[in-house]
Amino acid sequence: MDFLNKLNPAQKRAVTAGDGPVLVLAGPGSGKTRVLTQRIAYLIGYQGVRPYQMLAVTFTNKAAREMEQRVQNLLGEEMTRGLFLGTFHAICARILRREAEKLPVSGEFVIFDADDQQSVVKNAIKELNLNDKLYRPVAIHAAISRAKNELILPDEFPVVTYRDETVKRIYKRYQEMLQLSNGVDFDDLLLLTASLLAEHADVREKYAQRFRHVLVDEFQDTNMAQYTLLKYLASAHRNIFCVGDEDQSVYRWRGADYRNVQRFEQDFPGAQVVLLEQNYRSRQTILDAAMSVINRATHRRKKSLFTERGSGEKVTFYQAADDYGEASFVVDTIAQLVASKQFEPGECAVMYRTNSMSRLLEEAFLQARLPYRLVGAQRFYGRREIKDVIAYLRLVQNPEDEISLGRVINVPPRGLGEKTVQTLMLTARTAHNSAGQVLLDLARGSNSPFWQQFPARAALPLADFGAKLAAWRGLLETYTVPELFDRIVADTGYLAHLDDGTEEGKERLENVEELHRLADEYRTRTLAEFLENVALVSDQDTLSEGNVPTLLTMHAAKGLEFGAVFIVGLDDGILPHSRSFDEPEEMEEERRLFYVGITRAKERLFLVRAMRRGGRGYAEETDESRFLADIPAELISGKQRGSKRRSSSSAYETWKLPSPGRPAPLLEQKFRAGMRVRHPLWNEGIVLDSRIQDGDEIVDVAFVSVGIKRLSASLANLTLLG
DNA sequence: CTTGGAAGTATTTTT
DNA sequence: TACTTCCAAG
Repeated sequence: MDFLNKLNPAQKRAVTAGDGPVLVLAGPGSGKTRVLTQRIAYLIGYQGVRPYQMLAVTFTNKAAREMEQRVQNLLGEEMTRGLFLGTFHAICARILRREAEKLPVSGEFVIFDADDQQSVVKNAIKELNLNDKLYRPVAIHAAISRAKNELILPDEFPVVTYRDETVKRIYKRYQEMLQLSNGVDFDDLLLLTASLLAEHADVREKYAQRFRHVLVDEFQDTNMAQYTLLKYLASAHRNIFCVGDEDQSVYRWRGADYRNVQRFEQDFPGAQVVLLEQNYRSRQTILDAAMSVINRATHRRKKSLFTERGSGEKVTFYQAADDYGEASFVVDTIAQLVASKQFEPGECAVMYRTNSMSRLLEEAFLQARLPYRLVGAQRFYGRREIKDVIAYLRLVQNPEDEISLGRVINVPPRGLGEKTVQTLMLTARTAHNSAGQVLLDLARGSNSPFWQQFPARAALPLADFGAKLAAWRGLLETYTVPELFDRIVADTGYLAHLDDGTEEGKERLENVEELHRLADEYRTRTLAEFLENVALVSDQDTLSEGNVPTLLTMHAAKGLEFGAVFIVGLDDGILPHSRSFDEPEEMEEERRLFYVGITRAKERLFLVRAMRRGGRGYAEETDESRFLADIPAELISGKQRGSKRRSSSSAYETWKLPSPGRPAPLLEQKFRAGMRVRHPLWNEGIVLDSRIQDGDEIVDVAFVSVGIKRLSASLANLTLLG
């Protein structure tokens, strides 16, 4: 175990810190994961701490997996068995299932994701006879979620206006409905665990005693609930080791509060603070650009990042005529970087502010016939067909789940419309029972006391569906997850329902197949385990490897690094997003997000924007992101900056030239077919074709050394021969 | 009850 | 533009 030798002094101080609270402020690329994993290894290997006496929390499953892997690499699987390592949500779910008898729900509770939460809010609004135009489900959900993250229960919901009063009522009803469905939402996982530890001294003591060491990753992203939780868990031993970076706090909208970093030193007096400032990732130029952006932020402890990796190349700024040009610039440049062997495809990443921006990029990649990997976006688990099948499985596991019931009761259509569902719910309420139980009882046909409540036309399919559900539940003990999966799909004719002959239908079928493969992995485990995994694992985590460029949001990019990074959409209103304009705190967060994006780059950074961008149907003129002005000109190369093409394009022209048509040439063509040229890397070649495209000249050249290449004149540095 | 088309509306980031 | 919701006809 000689791993300690490879650390720099600051890292070593953090890893080998004695007992007591420790706060590690880790700049980007400073080896934060390394410190965290080696700390675990150090405690086990040198301090004799048992793995099961340690709790390590992360925010994403990916981070958790990576950490687990790296600890195992250091110590071997044997030595790490029993380590409590996972995301906040997963760990809370584990604790809650174990302590279920102290909760308002049973140990079989299902976990409601954001979509489910939305449905519950909708139903609650409907049940309370409120106008959903006035009380938008999204907004109400956000308010409830915010309250929960701040540990505010319905009864304590602060009321100032009449609207607050109504939101409070919805929140209350929402919570009742969750309980009725034996469900727990994402926020409840944290909230319920925190209140469990607050209210039951014995439980708190049990866990606080058990975890002699608590380690936290991405500490700046904790919200009130998570922070409180940590305080409870560390209350006995006070051995809490937090790693974070205020400058990379980008989850404010989810309740994260970077001020927890500052609070930590107050709440844990005498905490050791270690600053990690040496960067092992980026070239100095990139770091300088990053610092010029982040140094404008207020409320932060100033750090000076440095690297020993040399200055590297300047940052490239490119201003495309429109968003199509932006996308093709990215694709062309990546093709060139790869062709010139500067980077592997997999070392390149394209980052954007919003998922919707991936579309044009995808099209450009597709058109160029280049493979790519898209992270996030249309979430696998968010797809209709996936949610349907999972709803069936959830219903089998927990018939009380009214959200899932409502989802699949008429999918595929079996003649059970809105009216029938209403009656079913009402019948259930009057009988002080859940809709699921009523449905199961209806399987007895006319023997059921509920039978007369429904007209024959509805009662029959209800009884049929109830019988099916009862049958599936009967199989729960003997069938494996994939077997049950098959049975449900067969009994409902779900596949035939999806297969409508269209391309889309085929895709949906494939998705169901994919889900089946996942279910297959749970052959030896329970349905409950499968469902929990499905609820808590997002597809941000499903990494399909392959040496291809990655497309992802800057949020999703946090914690990752790439040789060459393209940040697109550097327009005002997109990178600071227009929704943040009037909130200084949110503007700061936009700035931090940009900082996160920049600091992902190891070697090359490309900042890209479009002067016109397709808004609603027609293109709109854009302004340069205000953050760009913060980067000193001497760090930037490529295009002239700040020169917005004010003149020409009148509204009329913009209208006449919808984006797909290539924009008018801005420069003169320098190369023609037949010319002989020299390239710094590939030497001599002959121009085959050249054209102006998106404010640059695109040249196809046949080189003696490497064959035909497509180049952009502004980047390739071609010289004319003869 | 279902289906299809029209009209209206909303656009961040995710465990 | 893309998605949802509303409405009328089958």
